[in-house]
Amino acid sequence: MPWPEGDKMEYPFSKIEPKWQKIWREKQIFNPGERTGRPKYYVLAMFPYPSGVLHCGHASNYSISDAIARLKMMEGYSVMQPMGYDSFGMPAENFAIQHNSHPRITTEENIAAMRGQFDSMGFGLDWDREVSTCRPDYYVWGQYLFKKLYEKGLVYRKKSWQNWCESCQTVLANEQVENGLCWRCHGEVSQKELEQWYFRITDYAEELLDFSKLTDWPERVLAMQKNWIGKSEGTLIDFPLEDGSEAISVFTTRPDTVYGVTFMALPPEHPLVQKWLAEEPDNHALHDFCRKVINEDKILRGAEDTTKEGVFSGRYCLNPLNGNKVQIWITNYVLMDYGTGAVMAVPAHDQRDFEFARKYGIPMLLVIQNFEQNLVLPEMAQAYVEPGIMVNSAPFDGRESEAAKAAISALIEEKGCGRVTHTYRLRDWGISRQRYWGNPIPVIHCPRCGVVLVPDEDLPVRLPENVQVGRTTSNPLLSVPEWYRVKCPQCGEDAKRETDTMDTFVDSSWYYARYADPRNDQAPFDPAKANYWLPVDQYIGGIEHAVMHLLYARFIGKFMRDLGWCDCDEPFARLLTQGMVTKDGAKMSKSKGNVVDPTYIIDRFGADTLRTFLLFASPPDKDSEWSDDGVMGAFRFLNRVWRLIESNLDTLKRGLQLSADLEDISAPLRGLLYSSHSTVKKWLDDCQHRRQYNTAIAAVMEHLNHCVAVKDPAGLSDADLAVYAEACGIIPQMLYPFAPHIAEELWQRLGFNELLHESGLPGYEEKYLVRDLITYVVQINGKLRGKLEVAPDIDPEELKKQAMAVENVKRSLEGWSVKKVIVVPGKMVSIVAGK
RNA sequence: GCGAAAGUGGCGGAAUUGGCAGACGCGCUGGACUUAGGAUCCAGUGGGAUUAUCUCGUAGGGGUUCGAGUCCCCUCUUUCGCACCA
Repeated sequence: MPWPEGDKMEYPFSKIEPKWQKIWREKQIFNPGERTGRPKYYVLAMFPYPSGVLHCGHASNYSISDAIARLKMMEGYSVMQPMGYDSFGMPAENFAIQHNSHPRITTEENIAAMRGQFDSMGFGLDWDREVSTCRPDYYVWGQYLFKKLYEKGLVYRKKSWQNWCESCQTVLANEQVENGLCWRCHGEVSQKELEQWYFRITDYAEELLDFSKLTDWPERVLAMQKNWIGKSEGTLIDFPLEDGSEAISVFTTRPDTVYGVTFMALPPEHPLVQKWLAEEPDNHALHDFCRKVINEDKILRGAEDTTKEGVFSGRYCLNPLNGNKVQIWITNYVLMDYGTGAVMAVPAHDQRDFEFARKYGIPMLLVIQNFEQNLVLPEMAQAYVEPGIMVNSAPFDGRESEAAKAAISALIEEKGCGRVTHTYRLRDWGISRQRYWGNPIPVIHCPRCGVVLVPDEDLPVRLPENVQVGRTTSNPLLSVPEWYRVKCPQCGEDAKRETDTMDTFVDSSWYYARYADPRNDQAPFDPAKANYWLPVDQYIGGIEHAVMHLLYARFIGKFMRDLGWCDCDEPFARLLTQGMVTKDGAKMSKSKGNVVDPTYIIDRFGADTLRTFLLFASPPDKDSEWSDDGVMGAFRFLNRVWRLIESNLDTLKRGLQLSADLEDISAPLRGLLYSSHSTVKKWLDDCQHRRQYNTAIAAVMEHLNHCVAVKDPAGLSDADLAVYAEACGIIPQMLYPFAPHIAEELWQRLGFNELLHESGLPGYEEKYLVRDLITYVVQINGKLRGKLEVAPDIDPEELKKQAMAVENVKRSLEGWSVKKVIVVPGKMVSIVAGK
């Protein structure tokens, strides 16, 4: 046990923390309505998966959001800070399997346990708005949203190649395949063509690239999203097959190299290749190669060091600009799901094509000569990818390649064999999951009518309860025929329910809006309420969600706007990506055995200590290192605050009734007056503008040190006591966002009747920031040589004179001649001297 | 490989607009009080030296400037993201 048992000298955190949590709850200070006559402020930290245990990451994350929420309350805002649970998903299913229970039961137990832990941290959460994604009153609207997306043409089914684990009978995401084996059962992973449901997020790609309203998002996140969407400008070109039956469409960013195309590269998955395979059952070379490549782990195949391989298809297509015959190769280095899934290969000017052509002896053609005019194909060790002068390109010879791009594209458009376009790296969002613990896709498959949406009056499609999780290797829903056997809502014939459930990212892509109206059973939310609360003014969460969740939520947000459900273009006006809490330099994890249990810290030192430590350890967006000694430091600090006020209560209460004229204040207390006002100024700047709570807390600590330095407060004059009482009184106010319980208790003991969030922000007056004397530093040639104290309004010439007269300066200047003297007002005198 | 961010005492971190580097906290050293310390209080705490002062010092090297942790160039290291994207 790292800490000894309690001590009589400690402040009674275990009494005051529950006391204030109860008072806040009873007074409903965290339950704002929509019409309060005050401006709204919506603070949201990403909702957690309900593991049942609060960990340091949660404690840190929600300490930040609560600090912001309470600050905004002090500022007079009507603040909403809701909480809920991202409770669907595989972890919940696995947790239930481990505990030999049902995910609904374990999830509800975990939620109850976590709620108690959140409350013991003293977070100002509006529990009236609690949502949990696995409850039917929430997921019904996810199904409704699915239907709306479907009706607007933004949902489709597509067959595509997926990582498939035979023994688990499920699709695996790319990151769930390790060295070609299933991460869970270590069985072989093959590629299987499966029908899956997709959301057409790419329809919104262009708008998602518009970051103009995200001015308060970290640059890093915007860069990652931009990178992820990956817009690329280029030209679409059709290469007709030799027999004229159809054409291969390619996307290229280098139309200037089109005369240099010597072969066409297709992946085995390409529809044309699949057609040829069917037509030529005896072409073993082709069949073997395609089977081999398709079954390769996608990640392995995509790795840069994978050798390029291919087979010649025996077929040709024609270059639409010069009619050249172009070999068609089936290769392993072209991606089916980027661009058109086909590449016009220009070996002289693309490194990948270059390597492939050299390996298989495919001809090359130089069409861009460098400006030195010294490129000779047989001598080239790599492709020439830079701009240059066009050659071997009929009408464009002699032109600069960059400039010719547009002209070539225009010619292609004129000939009707292509067009200028763009493509995205972003893929449509595959939302199908073959798992039980997720939101059922509200669809019925009818042999006659095809895909039929479940009618609104039959929503929600409820998850069946009588499912033995973990008993079957495949989707447990497939083992519940009484659930999936249904009549078609259209024709009444026997039909089958969709057994795929939705990706849990669907659930979390709109929850922020549900919080605005969480008990609505007629609609996802009332547009008026959504428009009142949205956008989220401050969103807080981990950087790991930079692309996935934050992109999905932006997409669904825009879709809900287009439906007229709300007016808001961007759901999250301001984003803070908080850092991780590490221990011994690594992320806390059970396997590393470096997990710290926050509930132990709360029991032993109180939530205020934990919160203060977490916020003081580092700026909110940086990782912070856990330190047992650091926790002790925070605890000591709060104890010092407690003692300062508690041991002088009567004196301070008397002092708070007094006021002081400046001229009656003694010199040491004038210093304290300055500390009060300059600290409040810095605290406000750190809290409101810089959002750097570690330095705000440091400023309070520094000010506390000044207060503690005043001995025998009871013996002070009335004027001095007034200053002293003010100096002590602002400490609870400045502590409130970070350590609200102790702040509230001391505030009450000082005789204030209102709660701290009603007290308003502490203020400062500029007139008390004016000092009688200010310190000037004297430098000679950039080196510190002396200091002097002078009146702030000193004449610069007089200042220079006095600076030269400083003993040490005078000595240092002996034998030197002064060349120049620079005065930086309020700061320093810089003397330039030479021999 | 490409892109981004970062590198400051024994440690976490400050230094906001180019102006006293190391605020604040931890740890450590010495002292006071004490039956005791894991409490509290006082003093000290970047390195070096010839210590009332001088000197070196913000990953390393160069530059701009009266003055650089901060701006510019090069190098190294770390972290993160992307990675055959046609």
